[in-house]
Amino acid sequence: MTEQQRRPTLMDVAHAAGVSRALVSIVMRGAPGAAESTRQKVLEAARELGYRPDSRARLLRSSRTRLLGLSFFSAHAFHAEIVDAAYAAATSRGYDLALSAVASGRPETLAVESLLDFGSAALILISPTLSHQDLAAYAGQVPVVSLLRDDVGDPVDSVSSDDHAGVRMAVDHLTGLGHRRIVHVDGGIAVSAEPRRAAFRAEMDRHGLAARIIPGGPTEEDGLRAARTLGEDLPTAVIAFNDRCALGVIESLRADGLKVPDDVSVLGYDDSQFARLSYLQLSSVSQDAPLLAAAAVDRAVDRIEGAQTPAHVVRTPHLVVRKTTAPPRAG
Amino acid sequence: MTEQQRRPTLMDVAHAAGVSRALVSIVMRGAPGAAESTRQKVLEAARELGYRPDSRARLLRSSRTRLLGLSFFSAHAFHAEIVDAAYAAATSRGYDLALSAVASGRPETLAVESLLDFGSAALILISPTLSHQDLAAYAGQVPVVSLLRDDVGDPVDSVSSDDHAGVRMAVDHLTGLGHRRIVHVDGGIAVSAEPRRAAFRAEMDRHGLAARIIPGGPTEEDGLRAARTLGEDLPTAVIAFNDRCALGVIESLRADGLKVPDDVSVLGYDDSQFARLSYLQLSSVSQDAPLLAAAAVDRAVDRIEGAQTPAHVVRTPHLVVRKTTAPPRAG
DNA sequence: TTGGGTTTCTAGATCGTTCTAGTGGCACCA
DNA sequence: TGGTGCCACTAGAACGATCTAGAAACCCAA
Repeated sequence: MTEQQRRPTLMDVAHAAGVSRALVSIVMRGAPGAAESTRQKVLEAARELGYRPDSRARLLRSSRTRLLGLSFFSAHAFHAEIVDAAYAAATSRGYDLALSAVASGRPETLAVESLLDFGSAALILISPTLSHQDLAAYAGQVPVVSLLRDDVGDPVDSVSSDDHAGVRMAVDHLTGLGHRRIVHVDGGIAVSAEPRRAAFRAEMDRHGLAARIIPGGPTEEDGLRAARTLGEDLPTAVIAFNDRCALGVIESLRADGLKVPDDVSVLGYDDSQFARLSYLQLSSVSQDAPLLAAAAVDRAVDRIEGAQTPAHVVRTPHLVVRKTTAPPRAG
Repeated sequence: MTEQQRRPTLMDVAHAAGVSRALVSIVMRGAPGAAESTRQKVLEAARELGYRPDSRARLLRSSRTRLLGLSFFSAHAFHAEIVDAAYAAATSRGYDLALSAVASGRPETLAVESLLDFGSAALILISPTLSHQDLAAYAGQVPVVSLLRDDVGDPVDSVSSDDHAGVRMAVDHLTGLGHRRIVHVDGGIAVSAEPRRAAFRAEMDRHGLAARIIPGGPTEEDGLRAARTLGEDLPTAVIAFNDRCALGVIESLRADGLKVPDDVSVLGYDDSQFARLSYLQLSSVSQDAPLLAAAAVDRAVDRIEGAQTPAHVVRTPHLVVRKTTAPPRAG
């Protein structure tokens, strides 16, 4: 089969229905100005021919594109959850989503350029690693919304979660349970690792406790490696940079014959899908990624549709206590 | 800031460089037919104005789009690895990639339509769940390549892995170690669950062993639930539908105080990123997803550039033995 | 019947490119 | 001198839609 037939155009539909191109255009985009009877006739003809409007031509003419560009990291499973939520939010506001992944041989600039090439009316970047300068340059062309990173300079919007509040909740939760020797396995150079590190220091200080921080990273291996360096001086609780890192920590402890949470409590960050897995039941700070995604989409659409000044939305995270945190072993 | 300045066009560059639009076009796409001196002059002017070709207009005019549409499941972490590889393959053949995810409220048809709207010259669908009829309909419009599913009807290409061979390797590996009581936790209604189930039955038969199959699924929870039903009659080895399912099985066994691989060997499928995690070290059947992705891209490009008849590429998987399979406990 | 208002429909310009069919200039050679 | 071929360049028509301005059809009151 596979007849490489030329795909039908407005012209063809118009001809088949015996009306002008303009009228078909009116009908196809549901604009007012067509009699109900002809509207039906046109739709019928379109369906018959298998007509599908050419979005390139459509976009070219009417520069309002109703298209949001979203960049994400293919290696970051957590980002997939956000993509999911963003789709829902975008369609509910009548926009389509163009996706572009930051992958191994594909730097973020390339991903963003590609989104621009598709004619995105605005960009939503998840945890962007770009410089303020780069971000500003893009913001000069279209509205840019940074998701999960707030340190992005003036001209770009941001929708993020209050890292300090999140870490405070984590520390309060653990100290509330009676922990005093708490370690933070940090995120290394990952986005938002620095604010969480600082918040941990401040919060431990506030409680009059020593803030011990171990270099980590965003992956299981990072958590694993970090936990191995704990050595003799075992804490009673660990706050990991994120859930994957927490999992690495847990596995390392397990390998040493330690029980979580009996011997050591472990707290994650992100409340990602797998934190909820029944065998893990990881306590975690939830940033409510789906809500953040929706907020980012809203912000982007608002900017497209007129809002002038960039805004910086910060949401307060909340704690989800599951089975990996408990009071420290008595004694 | 955010000056919503009109973005410069060919016209502007032409005017600035004192040449015609057509010549600028020639220079911008690196076509022959421009003197080196003017070429430099034009490039200079373009750079100065911050000119960026409008891909919509460009695509509209030259219907060769150099764009591949790729659909994937946002919930399937494994698909992200394929996306990654597909990017590399696509760029190496000079094509760009349009991504579209199948997400919670977003059925596969919607994802595919959206790719078509972007003007994809061909579609690559990862583990498509569409009917033969739907697939054929799309294949009538553009070349369609199914990745990781081969039962897709005549008019669409497929690039997949030989499931029977994979399962044979798995069974041979385990029987070779001395296992005789082997269970398959299947994939339920997931794509390619059926062929693997059938292959397991056939291969166990060939070895003169009883093929015990337990209903499972593609997620950790499925594996967990399935493993719980093993009850008293414990096998010495389990072949899981995929790696995530295998992880669920392992965790369930662990929870019962059993050791992997000492008490029970567990084999995964996919050799996904996390199978390689140092604390897991999951033995797994590798489909070489990156290679498959590259093959799919190649196939799609070949079809776009002239190949007429659809092909069905089948690659042979290979076994990656790590630490979750071992000889059965003596006795 | 006329006239004004509304609704329905159409012709033609337009978006920013690429492509086709030239034009003009220069060098070479008979 | 003039023909031929080549190179650099250009004018203008596409591509397939939307948009603007205005024509045609219709309705109803005067």
